Amino acid sequence: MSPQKSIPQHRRLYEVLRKHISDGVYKEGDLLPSENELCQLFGMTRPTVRQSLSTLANDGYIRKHQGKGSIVHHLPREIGILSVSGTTSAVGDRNLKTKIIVKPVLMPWPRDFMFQLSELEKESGCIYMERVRLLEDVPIFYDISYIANINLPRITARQFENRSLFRILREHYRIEIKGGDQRIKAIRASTKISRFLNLKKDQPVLHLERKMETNIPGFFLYSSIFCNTEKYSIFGRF
Amino acid sequence: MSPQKSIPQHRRLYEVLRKHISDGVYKEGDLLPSENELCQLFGMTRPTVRQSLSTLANDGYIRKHQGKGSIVHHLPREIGILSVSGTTSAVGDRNLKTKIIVKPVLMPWPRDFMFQLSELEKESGCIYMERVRLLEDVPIFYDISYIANINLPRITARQFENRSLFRILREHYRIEIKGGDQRIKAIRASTKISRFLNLKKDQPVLHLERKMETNIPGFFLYSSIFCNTEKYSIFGRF
DNA sequence: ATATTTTACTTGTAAATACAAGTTAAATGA
DNA sequence: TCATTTAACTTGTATTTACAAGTAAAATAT
Repeated sequence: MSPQKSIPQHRRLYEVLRKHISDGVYKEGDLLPSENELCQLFGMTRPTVRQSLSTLANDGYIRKHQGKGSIVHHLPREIGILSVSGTTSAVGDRNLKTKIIVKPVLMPWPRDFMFQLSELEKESGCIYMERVRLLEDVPIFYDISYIANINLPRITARQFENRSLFRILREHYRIEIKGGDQRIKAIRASTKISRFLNLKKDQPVLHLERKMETNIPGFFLYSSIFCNTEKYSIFGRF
Repeated sequence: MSPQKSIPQHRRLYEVLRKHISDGVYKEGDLLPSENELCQLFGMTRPTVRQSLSTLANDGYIRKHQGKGSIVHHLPREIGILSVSGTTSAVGDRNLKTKIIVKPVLMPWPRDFMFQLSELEKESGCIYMERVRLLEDVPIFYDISYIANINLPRITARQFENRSLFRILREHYRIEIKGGDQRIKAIRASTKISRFLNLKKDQPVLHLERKMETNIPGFFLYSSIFCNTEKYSIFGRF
């Protein structure tokens, strides 16, 4: 078995263009090279190039216009797999910190869990952790994660301080997030939540419940996220 | 010019499958016919069929699995272009009502509008309307819409009571929503909002600010939506 | 009986080709 | 000069062909 799975061509081009947009090589409003130009530049055929562009359009990086070309769309800043938009324009990566509240521990699932669990998940128990994410030293997210304890040796021992949970899962376990469902509510901050998010009690807080699907069938990630949306909003595309 | 624009084949198949899933012909967890079977059934080639399935997967109706097939994903109920999930399973279309608070009127844009406007939009003014949407006679959404007044003759005179705003735009003006951006916040209900949503003042309310893109370049729809998420959640896919 | 291999499916990737339809700017006409 | 037409782009749709890779069940060997 090859150590590095071969990457499809359309994926390769996707990553290149994605990076160029992120890095500002192509700025908002810019026209990307035409499909035929990309074919020449990268030695691919048009269907392959079109697949890359289609994925980019889907992910919101570009908008395609028949007869015109592919135009770079504005790019939101992302925290984890959430995007935020705030009043201050400088939401750079530098200003983002993660604080571990509860280190990953193995425990049984909570009774009345927010999503329905399979029998296999129930039996296995879950890895539980709590984190707070700060933007410019202001706590924005209080994130409670639940991961089914299926084939994840030594995960509780790993360091989560500076790495993204998803990067660890990808790099060490080859687990990729493919999509998911979420429920969004506005609630009052409980005493616990208000403490972590540095808010007064009963202030309105955004509550997200997420079930994330992975490339492994039957293996899901769950999180319950509380957001302080006083200064920043959750940003999304549809 | 033809009165009915010709519909691409991949779109036709998309609509058929989408309807079958919505109608329960294919239920959650079911395997869709294989790509080759669909080719035969609908007289298309595989790339065409694949484009339909790809769009369905993107919209969250199915999940594709290499070697297995396309599996029907569970389907949230939709209100307008938002999805809700509640404690009661029966969120049928019958239980959904729309109440007009302010009939469409032409007026200038509010100062400090939530999104940045182009010069053309500013000059044209906007069509303003307010609606409340009720689910099982409980007010769930208080929706304030802004539409740039560009080439929309007689729109203020039309009936919005029982029709979707988007259906009117599609059928009478050939305007389709292609996507958009949104910001989500949790706020306290103001007096006005609490009245329309039948809540106590200062209760937490979900606030969505949306900018919707259409098939017409430079023409956007805006809405500011306040949601009572006590009983129902906003449901989304990513 | 059990474990392994094979086989027949499924979707994924990729090429080469053709024409349709929308956009823009240059060429042409009055 | 100005309006119109044309031409040269762009992306959209669709066919055909070929093989790779993942899945599951049937066939085979132990």
